[in-house]
Amino acid sequence: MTLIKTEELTPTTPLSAIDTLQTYCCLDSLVMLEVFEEISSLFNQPPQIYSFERALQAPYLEMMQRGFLVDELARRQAVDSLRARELRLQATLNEMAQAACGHSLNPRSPAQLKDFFYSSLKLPEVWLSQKGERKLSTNREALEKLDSYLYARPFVSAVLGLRDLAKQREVLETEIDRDGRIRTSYNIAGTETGRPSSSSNAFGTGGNLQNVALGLRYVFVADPGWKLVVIDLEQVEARDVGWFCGVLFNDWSYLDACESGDLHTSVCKLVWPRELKWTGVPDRDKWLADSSIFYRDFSYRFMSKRGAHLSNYMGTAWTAARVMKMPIATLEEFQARYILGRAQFTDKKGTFHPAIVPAFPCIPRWWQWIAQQIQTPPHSLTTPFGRTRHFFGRPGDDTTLREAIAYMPQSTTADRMNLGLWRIWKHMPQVQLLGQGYDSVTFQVQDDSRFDEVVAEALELIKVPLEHQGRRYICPGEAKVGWNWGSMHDASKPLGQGNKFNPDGLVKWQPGQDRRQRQVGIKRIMA
DNA sequence: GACCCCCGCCAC
DNA sequence: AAACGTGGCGGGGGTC
Repeated sequence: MTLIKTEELTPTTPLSAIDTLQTYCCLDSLVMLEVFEEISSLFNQPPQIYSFERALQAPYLEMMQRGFLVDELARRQAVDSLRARELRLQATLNEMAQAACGHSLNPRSPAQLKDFFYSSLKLPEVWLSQKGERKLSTNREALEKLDSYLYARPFVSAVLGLRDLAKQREVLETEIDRDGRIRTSYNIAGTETGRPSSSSNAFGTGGNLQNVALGLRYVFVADPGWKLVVIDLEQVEARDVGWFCGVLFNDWSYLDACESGDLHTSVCKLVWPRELKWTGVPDRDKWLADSSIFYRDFSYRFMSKRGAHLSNYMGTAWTAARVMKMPIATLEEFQARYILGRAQFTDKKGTFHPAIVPAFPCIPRWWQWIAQQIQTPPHSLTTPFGRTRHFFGRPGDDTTLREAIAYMPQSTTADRMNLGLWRIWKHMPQVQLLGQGYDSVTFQVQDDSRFDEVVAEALELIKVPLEHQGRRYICPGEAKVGWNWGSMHDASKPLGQGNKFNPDGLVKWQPGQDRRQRQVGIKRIMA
């Protein structure tokens, strides 16, 4: 963002490369200084949120410098296995494609795929609307539609499989530094909401550590003598929505539901008070919600979990139905019971449908409040942490409203987690921070007799109490511990054989309960 | 060959 | 009519 071009300043002799870079650096810095001084003059002191972001530079720089140790052998084995599977599957696909259209097929080229499926195989085109535009697509959703044509099925399955394998391999092939550590670059002030973002670093190594697939995380490990801790905030965005409804309308029903044991079971009870035989025994009711079928093989609890999240953010029944692969009518029924309600009516067949009273009408009411905020000056929202965002989109547009609705809980979560992260950095020098995952933080602690004590202290530090008219709200954290970053039990997509169980992986922390020893020798990791 | 956009896909 | 938000990355395929 230089206002003056270097050429204009160039003296009679041209600048050397390094001088050019330094000149650019100076100019850019000075422009920023000018902007800073201008903005500073508007305030007596900088907004608190600005000072907070500056304070975050220390812990984030520390994480960026430290890096996260990678189990090089595990990584290479996974890459080799993936590559071998890719080669075999690609050979099969090529053979089939040769027979069908006379040439091989690149599963990562949408152009080739369109030509293949819609011209060579002459299948009906699948148009999907994405971001307001209808597009001829070859993404997973489109290919799954083509899967109903028998002769397309082997191609669909090979293409999806190859894309999946390639994606996993790419992540594992991300360049790490010579000391065997991956260093991501965090951008503290890079997003609209206050979330940090992560990307490859200034030296071109590392990558986004915040979107590593769960099944690949086991390659990231604790240093020798250390053990990993991941603390995440339990259902934080749902709780925040409940908090907003309480503060704005004195309606605490949703926060109460979040705080009364298992959120999704509580929601089930309120949405279907009579349909299931509730016992009042928490474990029994959770089991009931989980094992009773609402639609096909989807339980009532699953509906509460997936459907509720989408619905909270003003997702339509249409979208929820598409994502969850269910009929629209099923989601309409859910949303009516959950938040929207419905007047009585008689359908075409003459069947009478009684009125539905929604369980949480405060949520659409909260949307209304948001709409009003962004439609009237100053067209902004401010979170409980004092982060203000102006909405420059057309105030009446649904997209603007949806951004605004998502902003409140997302931003609140970001600041809550960052405050916890900062406190851990400030007050616990015995902790080494390794990563931030929006609603979670990962760090390592010496693997000795004081381990549990340290975890307990960190769990306390991430608690940020909010208060309103006598109501106190804290989002609790949950800790998982282990020596590698994968999950111990659910390694989900196992990479070939031998990875179905991950003994060094993360398990729920219970003080004094984890009697495991580290299985993978650290010599192997460092080799 | 550098650059850019599109596409598909991973996370929360 | 359009249809939940916030991000980053790599490959394909085009342009300059």
